[in-house]
Amino acid sequence: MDKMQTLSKNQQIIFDLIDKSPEPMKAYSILHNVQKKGIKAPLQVYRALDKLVKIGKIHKIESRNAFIACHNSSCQVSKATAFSICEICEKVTEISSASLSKYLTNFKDKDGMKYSKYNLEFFGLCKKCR
Amino acid sequence: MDKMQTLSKNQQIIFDLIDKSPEPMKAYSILHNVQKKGIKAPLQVYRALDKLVKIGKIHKIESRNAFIACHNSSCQVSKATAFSICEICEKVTEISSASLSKYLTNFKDKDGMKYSKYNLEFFGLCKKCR
DNA sequence: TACATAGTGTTATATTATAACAATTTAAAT
DNA sequence: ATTTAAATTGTTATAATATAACACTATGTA
Repeated sequence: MDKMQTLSKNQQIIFDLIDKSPEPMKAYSILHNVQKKGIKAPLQVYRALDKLVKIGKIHKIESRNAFIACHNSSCQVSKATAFSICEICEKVTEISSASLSKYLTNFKDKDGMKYSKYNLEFFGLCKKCR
Repeated sequence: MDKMQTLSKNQQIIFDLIDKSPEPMKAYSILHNVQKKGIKAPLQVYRALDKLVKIGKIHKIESRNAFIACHNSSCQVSKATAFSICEICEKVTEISSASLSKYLTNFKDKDGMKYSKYNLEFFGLCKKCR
């Protein structure tokens, strides 16, 4: 069930970069960092990002247009994500709370609509910035 | 406490447009629609949008780069927002669930961090599209 | 009145993201 | 092994989203 996904060359280069980064990376910053490895065009970056997001290896922080590696072994696929974002230093942390994900996965709105995916972004001040 | 905010001319024009729209509006679509009213430049739109978001009259749907009017009388300020988004027709609805907002407002992560704001986007299929 | 704050108008530019096309690689199925 | 489909790549051009910088005007309030 833990179907290991083999990454293509560009995907691997870009994943490695994001994975090593202590903070979310933006697409054009990624581009600058991989130009020495032969990835020259924005589209090459965006295509790899799309795929990596699709298979859950990275997540997009929508409010920041930036990408971080998934460190939550339980999300093979990126369908239930939660992050905390510090409004001063911009540090982003993926939240893995079983109770939170359970609550949101089971959430039904008043029409009884259930959702297949969600993305939650919390904002506040991190320990260091408080 | 319900301090009525007076909108400036541009803010009012742009709010009225978004408020009448049945769907979230994008910045440049707003721009096209208000050019006849004398708003000619993107920056004029973005400045009004920023302010309207800040005072909670509209919300930004981050995953769509689009804006909708707030129809939730309890959010004077845009600090706790939740939306459902149909992945087919792109219909967006603001969720106002007391239990959801209570749960999220009180949520503490494992470091005990509390958050001052959050934004939640649910994805799925709406009634019509199912 | 004077002062600070918020808003406006404008030009230019930065940032983020996709379209369209041709070629190549990979995986799988015969 | 050969064919075929799907995924990936490389490339140029361009679309879509958003902000910087500057000068000026309106508004609220002390």
